[in-house]
Amino acid sequence: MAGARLKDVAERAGVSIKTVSNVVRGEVRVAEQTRERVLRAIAELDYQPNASARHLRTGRSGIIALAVPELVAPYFAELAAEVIAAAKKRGCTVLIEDTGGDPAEELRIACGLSDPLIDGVLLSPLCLDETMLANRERRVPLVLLGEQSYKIPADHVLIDNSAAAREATEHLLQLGRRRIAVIGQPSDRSHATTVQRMHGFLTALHAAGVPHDPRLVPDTREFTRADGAAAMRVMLALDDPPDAVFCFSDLLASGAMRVAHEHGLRVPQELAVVGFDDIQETRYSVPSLTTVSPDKREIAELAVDAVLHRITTDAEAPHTRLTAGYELVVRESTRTSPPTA
Amino acid sequence: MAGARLKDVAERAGVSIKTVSNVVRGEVRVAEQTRERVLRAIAELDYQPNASARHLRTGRSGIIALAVPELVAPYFAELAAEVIAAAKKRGCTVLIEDTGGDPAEELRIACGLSDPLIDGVLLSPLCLDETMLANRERRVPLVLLGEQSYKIPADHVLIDNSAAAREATEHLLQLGRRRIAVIGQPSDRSHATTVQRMHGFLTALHAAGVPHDPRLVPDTREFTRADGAAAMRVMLALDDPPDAVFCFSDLLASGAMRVAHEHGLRVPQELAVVGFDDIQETRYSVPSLTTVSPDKREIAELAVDAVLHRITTDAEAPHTRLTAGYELVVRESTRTSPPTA
DNA sequence: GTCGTTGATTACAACGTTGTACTCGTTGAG
DNA sequence: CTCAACGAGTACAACGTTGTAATCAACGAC
Repeated sequence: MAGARLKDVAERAGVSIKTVSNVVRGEVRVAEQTRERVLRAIAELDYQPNASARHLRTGRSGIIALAVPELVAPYFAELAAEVIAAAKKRGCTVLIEDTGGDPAEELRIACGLSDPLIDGVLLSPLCLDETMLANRERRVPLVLLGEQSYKIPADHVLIDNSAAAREATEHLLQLGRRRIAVIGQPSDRSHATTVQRMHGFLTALHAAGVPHDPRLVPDTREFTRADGAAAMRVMLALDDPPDAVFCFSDLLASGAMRVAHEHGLRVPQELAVVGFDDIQETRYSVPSLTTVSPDKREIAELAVDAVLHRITTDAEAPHTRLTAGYELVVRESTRTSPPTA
Repeated sequence: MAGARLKDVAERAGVSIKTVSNVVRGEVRVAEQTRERVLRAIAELDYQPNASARHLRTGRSGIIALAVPELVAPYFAELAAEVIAAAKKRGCTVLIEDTGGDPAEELRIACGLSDPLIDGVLLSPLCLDETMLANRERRVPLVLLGEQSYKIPADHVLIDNSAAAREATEHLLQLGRRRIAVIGQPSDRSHATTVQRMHGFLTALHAAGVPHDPRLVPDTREFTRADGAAAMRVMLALDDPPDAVFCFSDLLASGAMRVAHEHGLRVPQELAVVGFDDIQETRYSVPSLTTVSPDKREIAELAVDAVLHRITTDAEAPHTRLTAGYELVVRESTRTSPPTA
C-alpha cells in the first residue's frame, strides 16, 4: 500500500537519503554515475515522492484552487477544463471550488481559506469588491479572472471586454439594426466586466450616430437562461420592441432566443441575436448563435503561469494585467442567408 | 503568513501540545475547564490545523478525486457540482480530473496515481475494463459511477438504466410511434451502461409487439452533439426514416434535433425525441427535450458516502451496488399539444 | 609537499502533527 | 492506612521530506 520512501531507495542505491532527494528534484548537481544508480533504484522500487512530507517541508503543495461562481454554467466548465489542462502541463493539480456567487464564500477562497494546503488561487469573482479584499489576512497568491477593477491588489487575466462588445455591436449595426437591446446589465453596476461591455456597446452606438434607448437595457440579475428569458419577455412587451439583442452571455442569449421562439419571432430575420462566451452548445442551438469567443485556452494558460510565477518568486512585484485574445464568431443568429450549419 | 501552530496555542493556554491536539480532534476526553481555555486560545490565535502535517502523520488528506471523461459535457459538470457539494457537507474536498476518455488515464487514476495525496477515487469510466483493473497495484478506495459491470472489484453507484430506458421507450410507444431509432450505441458493445439501456429499449419494443429494425441503431462513437447529428443524418437518408429517436444522452439528442431542424422535420410532430441525463440546457432548447433525469444529487451523495466509508473502515468488505433514483421528464419534444414552455 | 579550492556527498535538524507510553494526583475499596 | 484503579495531562518519537552546514576526496597552484 504505502510506497517506497527516499530511505528505501537510498539503501538500495547505496547512497544517502539526501543524494536521492537531489536526484529526484534535479536542482543540485549529481555525478552521472551516482545519478544512474539512483534512477535505477527508483525505477525498481517504483518510488513516488510523498506529497505531504514535501509540502510540510517546503510549504508548497502543488495544488492551486480555481473558484468559479457556478461550475454548471458551461462557460465555467469549459474554462475549468482548460485550467486543469494548463496546470497539468506545468505539473500541478487544480482544486475546483464552486462559490455559488456568494460574496462571503468568494472572500474566504480569495484568502486561501477554502483548503489549507493550496498554494494559490484563481478566482472568477462575481461580486467581490475591493474593500473586502483590501485587508485579507492570509496572503495567498491570487489571480483574478475576467474582472477589470484596478483597485483589487492581485493579478488580472482578462480580455478586452470593451473592444469585444464594440465589435459585436458594430456587427449588428452593419446588419442595419437600429434598436439594439442589451441583456446582462446588473442593476448595481458593480460588476466591472459588464461595465466594460456596456461601455463598448455605447461607444459603437455613438460612433454610428444611433440613439441609445435605456428601456432596451433591462436589469438582469444573473447570467442564466432564465434571466435571459425574463429580460426578453419584458422587452417584447414594449411598444417598439428591439430588432436585435446583444447578450452578455450565451446562456442569456439561449433564454432570449427561446422566448423569441415562443412569441413566434424569427431569428435572425425579425430579431438578430449575439451572445458572449462561445460555449459549445451555442453551435448546435436552433439557430446557431453568433457570439464573442474569448480564447479560453489562452486565459487559462496566462492565469496558471501568473499564479505559479507569484508562488515561486513570492516577490511583492507590482500586479500585472494580462490580456487574452477573443474573436467574433458569426453564425446563423445574425445571418440573413438561410441556415447552412 | 504562516498561521499559528499547535505549539503556539499550547503556550498561550498553558498546556501541552498534545492536549491542544486532543481538544481539536475531540477524540480524547479533556476536562471541561482545560478545554475552554484551549478553545479560547485557538480562537484568539485563529489557529488552523496544518493539513500536510496531519496527512503525513495519519496518511489521510481529506481529498477525494473525481474523474470524469469530459468535464465540459454538461452532465458531468452538473454531476461534479453535486459531488463537490456532497463532499463539502462531509468535510472533505474534491479534486476533479478530466480523463478525456483515455483508458490509460482512467487506469492511472483508478490506481490513485493521479495525485499522491488523494484518499479515494470516484471514477466515471468510459472504456475501462475489468482485466485492466484486476491487478491494479496501489489499493486506493475506488467507487465507480454509472457502470454496470459486476466484475470490476469496486463499489458501484448507478441508476437502473434498463428500467429507465424501458420507460422512455414505452412513452414513445404510447405516442403511437413504431419506428423508434436509438442513438448512442457504440460499435464494440463494451460499455455496460449502454448495453443496459439497449436491453431496456428492446424489452419495451418486445412487450409491445413492435419489430426491431437494426438499421435504426447506428453505431455511435461518443455522446456528443456532433455524433448525434451524424447519426441523425444517416437515419434521415433511409427509405423509411424513424418517427421517433431515443438518444442515450441529451447532447446526442441536441445534435439530432439540430439535424432534424435542418431537414425541415418538425419535432415532435414528425419526429419525437427523448434524451437521457436531463442537463439544464435541455429545458431551454427549441423544442425543450423530454428526457430521463437521473437523480444526480443522490448519485453524488451515495458515491461520496461509499468512498468515505471505504476510507475510514478500510475493511475488505464485499463490494456494494448502490442504486439511485431517476424520473422521466416529459417536455415538448414528445408533446403533441403546442409548445407552452 | 602543503594548502586552499572545488565539487560531490552526507549528517542532522527541522516542518507540524499524532500515537504510545508514561507521570502524577485523586479516589475508593479493603 | 495502603494500594490499585482511574482520569487528565505530558514527553517523546515518529511520519518522509528538504535546507544548512559539515565532511571528504581530488586537484592544481605555489
